[in-house]
Amino acid sequence: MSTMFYDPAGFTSRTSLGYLLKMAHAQMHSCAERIFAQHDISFVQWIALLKLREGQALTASDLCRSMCHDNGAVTRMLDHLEERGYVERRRSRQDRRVVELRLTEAGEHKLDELLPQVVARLNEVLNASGFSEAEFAELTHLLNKLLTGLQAHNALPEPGIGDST
Amino acid sequence: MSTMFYDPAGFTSRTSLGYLLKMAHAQMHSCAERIFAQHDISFVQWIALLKLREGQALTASDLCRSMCHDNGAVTRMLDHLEERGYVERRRSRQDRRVVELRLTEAGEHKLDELLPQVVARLNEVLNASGFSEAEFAELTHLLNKLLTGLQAHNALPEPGIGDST
DNA sequence: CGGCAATATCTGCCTCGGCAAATACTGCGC
DNA sequence: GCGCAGTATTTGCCGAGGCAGATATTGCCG
Repeated sequence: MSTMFYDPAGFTSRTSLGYLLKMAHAQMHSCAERIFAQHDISFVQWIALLKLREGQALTASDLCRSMCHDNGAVTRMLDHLEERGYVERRRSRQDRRVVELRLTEAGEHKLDELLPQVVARLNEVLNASGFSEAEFAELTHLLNKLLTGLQAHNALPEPGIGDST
Repeated sequence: MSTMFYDPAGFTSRTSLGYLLKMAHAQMHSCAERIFAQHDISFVQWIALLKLREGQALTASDLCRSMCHDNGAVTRMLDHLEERGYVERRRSRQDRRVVELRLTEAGEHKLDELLPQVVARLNEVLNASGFSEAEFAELTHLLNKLLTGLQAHNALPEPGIGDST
């Protein structure tokens, strides 16, 4: 039923998914930040703009959820983006608790300005890493699969402790 | 020669490797931290102990490199681990700049105490995500491949800007 | 309407990582 | 030995995220 992917005896850091993800993320992040060093927003903030345009997030909490980001951090990020004039906040009329977010012209522009650079950088890295299209597709697929499983797993209140019912 | 993995036109956050890695890492991290919440060290610190025992890191700079971690952060992490009595620092006699790190008995014990829990949690998540052994092996392989490429890419001084020579 | 749980957002506090400067030491050339 | 470039480590500073509490608002129930 359940597969033993890892065994305590032969467990090494270099083969551990947690470690690999941490490293890959760190390297990818610093790789991406190189592009954004010359701009007034960060990679994460750019992703937020992208999410807004994609319509995946209309409010701050949407952004929190779809980006695995903290509430407070999102508030401050939006402050930043609003100062720069890339997004607008407007209290909803229907529900005055929520703040509707909207990408401004400048935000759209910033997004489009950076899009080709990000894409180029990603392609560059994948080529340099010697990926084939099939491998790339497979990696994307598997990461999505893992992500879905992780999200489900983390949604459980106290996994593997007192849930023997 | 170079493959176009991404195209500016059809680029979405949910298919972007940067985004996927960020999300997967965040979820994996919070998943792992659940185990460590009841202990006096964090997941990252545990990895450091593991690296020490594996012999992959004998000094602080070794740890920095092999964990993609900041110099200062490692110093403070070692302060923490030393306070807890899990590692010992000793100035090298050969080169008095370097600090030799050594896992203490307590450190070994802590490592062994947590190892099965970490392994179990990883297996749990992978099973819940519906991974086959082959898929798991493939994911590990592809992540390693990407990581190697990223490290090489990031080692370059100013990639893709002024290096037309 | 008034109480009350739930939700959205914001704020303050804390920790941690990234960065740069400072310190200590080595090895090399003079 | 002395100066100097290079390396290992430490420290201070800053920005960002996690977490808990505060505030504002809604919807529900009586």
